[in-house]
Amino acid sequence: MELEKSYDAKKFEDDIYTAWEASGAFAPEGCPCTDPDKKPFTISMPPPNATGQLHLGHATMLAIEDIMIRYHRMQGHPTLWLPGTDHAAIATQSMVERKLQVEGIEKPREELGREKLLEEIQKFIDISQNNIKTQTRKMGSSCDWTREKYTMDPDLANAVHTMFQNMLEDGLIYRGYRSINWDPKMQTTVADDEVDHVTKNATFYYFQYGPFVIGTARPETKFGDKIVVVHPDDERYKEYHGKSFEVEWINGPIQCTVIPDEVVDPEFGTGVMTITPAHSLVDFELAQKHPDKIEITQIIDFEGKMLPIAGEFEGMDIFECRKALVEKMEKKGLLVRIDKEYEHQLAVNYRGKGVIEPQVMRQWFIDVNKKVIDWKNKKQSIKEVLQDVINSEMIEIIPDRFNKTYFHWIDNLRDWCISRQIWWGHRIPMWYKLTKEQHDKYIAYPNQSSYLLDVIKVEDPGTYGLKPPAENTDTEFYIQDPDTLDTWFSSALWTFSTLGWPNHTEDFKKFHPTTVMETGYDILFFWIARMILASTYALRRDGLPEEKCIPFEKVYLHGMIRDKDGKKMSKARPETCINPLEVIEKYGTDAVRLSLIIGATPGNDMNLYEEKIAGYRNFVNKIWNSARFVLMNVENINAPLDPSTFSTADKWVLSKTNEIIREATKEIQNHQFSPAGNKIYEFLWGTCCDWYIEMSKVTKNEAVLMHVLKTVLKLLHPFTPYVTEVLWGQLKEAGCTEAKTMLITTPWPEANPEYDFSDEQEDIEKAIEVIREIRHLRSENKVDPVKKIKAVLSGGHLIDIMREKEGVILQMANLSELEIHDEPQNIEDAISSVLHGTSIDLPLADMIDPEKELSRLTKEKENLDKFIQTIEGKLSNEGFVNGAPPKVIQKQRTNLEEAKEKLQKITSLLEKIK
RNA sequence: GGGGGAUUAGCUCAGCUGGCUAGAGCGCUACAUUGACAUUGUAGAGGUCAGUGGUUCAAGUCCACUAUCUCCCACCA
Repeated sequence: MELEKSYDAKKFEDDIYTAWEASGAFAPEGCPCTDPDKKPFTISMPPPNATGQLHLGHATMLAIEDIMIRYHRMQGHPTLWLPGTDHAAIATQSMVERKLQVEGIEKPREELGREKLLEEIQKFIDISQNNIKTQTRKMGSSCDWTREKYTMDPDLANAVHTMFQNMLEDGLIYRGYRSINWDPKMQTTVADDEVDHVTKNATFYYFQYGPFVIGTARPETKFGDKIVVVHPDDERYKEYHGKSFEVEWINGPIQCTVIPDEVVDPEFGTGVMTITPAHSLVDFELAQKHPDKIEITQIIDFEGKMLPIAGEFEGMDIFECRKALVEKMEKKGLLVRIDKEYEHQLAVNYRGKGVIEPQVMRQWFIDVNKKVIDWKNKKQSIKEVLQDVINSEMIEIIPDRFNKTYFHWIDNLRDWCISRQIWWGHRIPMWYKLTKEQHDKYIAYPNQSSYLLDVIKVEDPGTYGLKPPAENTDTEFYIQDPDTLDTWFSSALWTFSTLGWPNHTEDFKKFHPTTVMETGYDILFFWIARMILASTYALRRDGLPEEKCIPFEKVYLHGMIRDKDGKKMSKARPETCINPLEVIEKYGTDAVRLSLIIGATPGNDMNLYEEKIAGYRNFVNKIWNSARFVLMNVENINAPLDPSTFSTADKWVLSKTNEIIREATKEIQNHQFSPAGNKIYEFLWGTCCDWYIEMSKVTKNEAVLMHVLKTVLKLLHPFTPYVTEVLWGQLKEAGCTEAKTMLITTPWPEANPEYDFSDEQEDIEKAIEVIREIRHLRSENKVDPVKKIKAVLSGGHLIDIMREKEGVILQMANLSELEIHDEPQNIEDAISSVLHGTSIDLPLADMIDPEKELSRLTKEKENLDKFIQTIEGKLSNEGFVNGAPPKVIQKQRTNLEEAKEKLQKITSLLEKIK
């Protein structure tokens, strides 16, 4: 039975995946090599968007997590990797709205209404959700699909409602005001990260305001400005602090008050500002700081029109109003000057480019400062608990520099606004009582959003419930809050809601806290911190001990994948954009996985380009062919390892195999996947293929070949699951008893100390150097590579091993004859070199170019002289001899000895030539 | 403005807690070809480890400053 000459990934991958899944190996209870007494290893898969396309970020996440999962599964831990998808509220709704717009429905919300739009979204999700799941499988992800979850599943919705109710009862959730980004054009709120800042030239106006001159780019918001703010240390205005007096303003005199605050930059403009908290985030925050002094008055309505406070300007849009107002101020003599060269950042909605009008609206919040969590014997706030879990090392972040970022974020953490003015998502389970009049007005608006509650002046604080608290009557109507919860609210519960919470199910008890949370560093704040928040609060409330309340023990953050030039891959430049599915098709999943793992450092970005993937495809093929060689050359596939048959080379490779098992295990354990992969790569390609297999062509030990092959397949399996599983199947077909069970559930290899042969290891390594040196001398002297020549080795302690490996040396250095002498020989007309005390002479009388030999040897002598000088310098340095560890000193001594010996021989060679 | 990260061979990057005549892959040069593999093999060229100073017996590795490039957060009435 013979394998194809090269590995064709496409032929095998889908079948292998199906076989894995069907075998039940993905589930913790379905894996035969599991040891139930070992600590479970759990990863909650960060749920991709249900409407998403697999991109390189997902691919990286899946590759890293699958390595950890497969490794621990093979280690015998009960292993659970729980997959799922996220409803991604804003992204999904806007995606569907855009799609509908393309289909001719210009204002989907207004034209379709809530119910119909949600239906459309659901239809879309139904079709697209399978997409991402199929693609996740393509990456070879060994996750437990029987436990798959979706953030909109009924049981997860139940978790969301339970959480909301608990927090409401504990007074953590409250309804309050907040300055949000409002797009009057699209009638929607815009999240901070969906706001684009466009640099624009604007006109900057200076007005006389009592004794001050104030500057503004937005005069139309200034009608209600009664508060003047100056910097507390600004000498120019110190006399006015706290004063209140009347000034002439746009529509007549108003009463103004001066308050000092550090937010004012004395260098900017005139160092004086008046504030408009209703239409500026900064001003709003200032108002929050001085709630007794500053009132919030809306000037512009939700459609961008002036409200009655503007007097004669009422009903104008902002640009009309600005023009008219400036004219009026000029007439009144209050316009001081105009600066047309003012450059500022204009906030626009990145969808639709509508200019953002900050508005103050009622929203639902989570209080992060209220001390309600019973944590480590005292009541602590969310903020304090978030700090404690990292400070007390209950959760470890890898790499740890992100601790700093995390703390910085918490220090500036404000109450979390959890309501969103969109329809797709978990609807806020609060009900308000409306009068008939209010209700009539409310239902007249097609685009239902919470701002309407303010428009129709609903004062009812709302009551919690999944159903209306009472039946509607002729005069009383109940409506549910039209908004939905922030997607991160449900995602925050992901690690425990997917395990059955609020019920403490068997799975929950067994697999929570999860072991590792692996994700990109870009969502550290959005998600990681919020999971910690939700988990610690909810589970502590359930009465679990603190250490059981964290969502995960470790956070592993990977970097972003960038293109060859280190730029973000963007759809704008498709040539740099790598679609994981396309490259999987082209190079195979294993190659793609390796290219995402090797060369990546935790938390650091990595550049990816197709040549790199092609390189790993070559490696995968090398794996294939090394196995092919073994299968073609082994007759008794189950031959047991028999120490009495071990040659020095066998001992060397067994020793090296132990070494790679130890190193790979250590690196994976330390989450160093790149070095782990690299070392196995080097072991397979270098040690196994370049040397041991080559040596096996002279004399072979079948049992050792099989041992090495099986071990390396196991070590590679977490990295390249497909090709290794295919080959394992070939071993099985060839009758290998160990390969009876699939590789995915085969125990991880362990180093066997009986096969540690450090002396032999060193000997063979030196023999390798000798072969290299002969090859080097040949090629330096332009000896025809095909020509077999004679070599003489003499002197030194390597002689015995040389004799043993004579056949190998003859073959690998392409020699016709090898003479080996215990004592140094005097060979005339030869190209010569010295290695570890052994002289290497190639008698090539007719081919020698004495001048070239001379310059080569002279150069080598110079190098040696310099080297010896450095070491002698070190060794004669008292500080070094006293301070350095003995091992280091010993190494220098040996180096010196060898170098001196070599120098001596080279010198005599040189003299001979002269 | 605040905080990260990066700066090592032509390119992409390793080099963990200081002990290195500084490594890998790709690319380049020369050579080899039906025997596991051209998705290959062999040999080679190529680096004052961004700069300056400091700590140390010893610095690519630690510290300080400088320069350039990047990312995140906060953004100015």
